[in-house]
Amino acid sequence: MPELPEVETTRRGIEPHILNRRISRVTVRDARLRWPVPPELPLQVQDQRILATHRRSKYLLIELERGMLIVHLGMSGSVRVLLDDPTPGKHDHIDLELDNGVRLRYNDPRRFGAWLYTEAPIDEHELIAHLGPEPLTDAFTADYLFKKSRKRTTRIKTFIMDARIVVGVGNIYANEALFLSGIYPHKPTGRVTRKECEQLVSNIKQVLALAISQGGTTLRDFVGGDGKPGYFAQSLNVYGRTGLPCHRCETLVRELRTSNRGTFYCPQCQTR
DNA sequence: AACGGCACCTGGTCGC
DNA sequence: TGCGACCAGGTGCCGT
Repeated sequence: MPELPEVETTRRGIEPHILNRRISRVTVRDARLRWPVPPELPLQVQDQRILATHRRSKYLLIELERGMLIVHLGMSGSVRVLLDDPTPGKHDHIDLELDNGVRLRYNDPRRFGAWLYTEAPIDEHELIAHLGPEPLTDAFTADYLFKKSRKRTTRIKTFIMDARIVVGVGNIYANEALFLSGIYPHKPTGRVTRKECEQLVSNIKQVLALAISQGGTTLRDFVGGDGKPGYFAQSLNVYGRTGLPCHRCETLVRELRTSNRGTFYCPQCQTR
């Protein structure tokens, strides 16, 4: 569910409720996430004040006085702000209780997410250190993408979803950015022109920014920190629209497989 | 090194 | 209604 816009939506949703609060207790009901939640994590973060929230790639970072909580939502995770304490559901694996009575509740049916804590500089953390630039910053330019793409043979869709190249472009937004750019998703990366890189970079930025402004994409069950769904789904041009008419030319949207993931494109609009 | 494919896990949907 | 097959927003790791 969560790509960059969904993580950013979550961060913005929870921040006002948790900033400058002290963590009074952490409850881990099920530690079996992608990596086991470290058994020492609850006591390490307990009594620490929350100084800020950040997002790097699809990681939600909660800055504490002495270290950083690293939260990843995986494919099916969500974090919600609760003002009371309803009975935890089946997949409510972690609660962060704050000194103002607010509670952050982490739900993740598939358990592909992660909760980790580090006191080392965050940029040196193994999960963060090798990441490419943020797509919404000036570090991500057409020039950068063009240079990186030379002599690469992989498909362009795979390339822009590679977090070492640029972070935060997941399956939905990769499909959408390629549509907007008129590029065939299986085009070999090395044959993408400079002009096409300009289009691609511009459209990746646009589609992510628009999705953030709409509160992310809710396909099944995504909700932001405030429990509200995202509205970007209605802006989707190709993702999940196999057999439906292209919004631009009416040609029926087709589906490919790209290493076992759905790839959606318009055969008329994406011929480059 | 770069590439493609698979696995991790649960739940929803679809066809029979 | 029940059952099995298949699919899903991410990403680390494996073999080639």
